[in-house]
Amino acid sequence: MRTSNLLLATLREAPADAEIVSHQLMIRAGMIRRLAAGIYTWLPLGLRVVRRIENIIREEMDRTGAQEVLMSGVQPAELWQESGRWEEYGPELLRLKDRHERDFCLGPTHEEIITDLVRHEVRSYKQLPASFYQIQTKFRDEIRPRFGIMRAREFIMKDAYSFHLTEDSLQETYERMYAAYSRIFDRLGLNYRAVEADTGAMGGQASHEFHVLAESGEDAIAFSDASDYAANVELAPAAPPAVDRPAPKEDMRQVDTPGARTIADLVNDYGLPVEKTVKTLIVHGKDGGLVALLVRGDHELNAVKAAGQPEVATPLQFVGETEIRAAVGAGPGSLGPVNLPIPCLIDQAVAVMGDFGAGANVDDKHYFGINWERDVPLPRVADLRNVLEGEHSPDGKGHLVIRRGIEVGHIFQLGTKYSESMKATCLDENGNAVTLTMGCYGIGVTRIAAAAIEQNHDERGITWPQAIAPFQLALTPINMHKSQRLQRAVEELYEQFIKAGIDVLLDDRRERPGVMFADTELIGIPHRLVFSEKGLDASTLEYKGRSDSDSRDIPLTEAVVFIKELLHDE
RNA sequence: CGGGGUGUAGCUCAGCCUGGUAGAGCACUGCCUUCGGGAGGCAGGGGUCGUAGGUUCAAAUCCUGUCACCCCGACCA
Repeated sequence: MRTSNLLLATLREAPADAEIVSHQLMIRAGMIRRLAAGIYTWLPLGLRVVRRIENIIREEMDRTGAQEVLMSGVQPAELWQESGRWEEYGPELLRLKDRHERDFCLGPTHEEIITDLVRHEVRSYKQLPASFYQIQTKFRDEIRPRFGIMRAREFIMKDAYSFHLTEDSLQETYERMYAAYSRIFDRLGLNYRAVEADTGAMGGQASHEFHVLAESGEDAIAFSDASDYAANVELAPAAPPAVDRPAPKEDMRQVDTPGARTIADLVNDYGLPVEKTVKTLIVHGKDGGLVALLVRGDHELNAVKAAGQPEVATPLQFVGETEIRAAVGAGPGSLGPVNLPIPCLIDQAVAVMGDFGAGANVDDKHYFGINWERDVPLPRVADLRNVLEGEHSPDGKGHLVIRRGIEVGHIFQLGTKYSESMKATCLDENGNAVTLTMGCYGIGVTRIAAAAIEQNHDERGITWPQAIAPFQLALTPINMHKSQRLQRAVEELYEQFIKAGIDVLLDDRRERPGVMFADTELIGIPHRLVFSEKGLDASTLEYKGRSDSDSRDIPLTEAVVFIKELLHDE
């Protein structure tokens, strides 16, 4: 490819609305342009990266024995009504009508469609197990699209589905997919972790997420420093407290705390140690009433764990101030377990607290020196909080480390959630109809491009891993328009690289060297060769890797072999 | 959806408070010079100031509505 024939839409400045580095660099490098909120056009350079990612995924999926299909982005409502998700899925499902007023949706995922296909086409246990995958555009009407392509409304996903007669068979395929995912992310050159995950709205039993580690990640993941335990913080159980509840030392007393509305106020203005404070959060209950959830002042409520409690409505919904006042008689800054007129659940760590402070359920008043049982009956105890760095790992081995991650893959053992509602059965060896067991396996293709940049960039731009760079090699001739000798040498070598199967970008613009260097570095081409008159005199080229600090001269005649070896090593 | 903010040239922004001929840098076009790290000069093209209404002799500027976008919270690849 020549730059004269490439829409090289690089920008010196990033648009003001691009918040994270991958979004800024994808815009600046001319990979994507925004069309509407969460909807993007892929320019030639960006699409090259997407295609490389897709090809690696395709190769590894094919190796698992999965068969590639292509399902429609537009899906009929009937199938979603059959699975029950037409009602369940909520506003994230973009619904539309055709000219006959028939209901359709833009597919956010394809369980219904693949299950419909399999129930019609797969009749015998002899055809099982079977896996199908596609690489295709999904649409999810996200409440808040964010970070460019990272959380877009329309995005490219690889989704795979497996069908089985038995749990054992599902388990086997699940493990094969797990291994394939690991190979994919290895080949992509990403620093990632597989973690145990919440099954969320998908339903089903086991589930793992694959996270690219990056500070900008929207998820927190916890892993042990001494074992292979790793889980999304949403899921990681907090180890039960190692200590028993201490005997009361203080009397309970009511204290005037005008203006104290936060834990920080109590600590700063009233000298209470933060681990002797309690946060009281009010959420909607399953029975339509309200429920109070108590966690220690320095702890954070875990929404997934909270929503998993039998008393609590799913999804977790916080209650507004007016409703709290109506039920409790005090505002959110003055709530606590003493004289609380609504049901209450407390975290394990709160259950072992003594002489603690909490709101008095009267505005601007708190109780200090509260002790369970003596002053308030002990409510039901549950694990309600997020684990913290340095705590004991739930598997008892080592301590937890917490990192941020970008979720790029998620695999589920679905079980019979869809096959049952959609009556996907198949005859076993004895001629009995058996409901199929399913697994599903997703990878966010376009999100990987953004995640890779989060992990691979410097002050000059993107530093792509070799496997997904839009080009492998940049040829940068200096003042080519001035020298026919230089032109001939450049053209000759360009042809040789193409013959050698190397993906090369020749910068044939009549630009100054600084401009060409800046562009090839911004778009992140891993290797660069500079041609100059001076070099030709010495029969050398100047080589520099994208992350090298210095360049070095290599003999002109060995250039192709030199680059081939470099690419081979990686 | 709730809370906060912003809409002026392709991009980054100034001008708005205190109403009076729409600006800068980058990008783009032409010519000249320059030519190993985002060059310089000259000349140019490009904006119904998001949009609708109101106040006023006069509105980018003040007022009201509306739309879009961004940021913070509950979801997900």
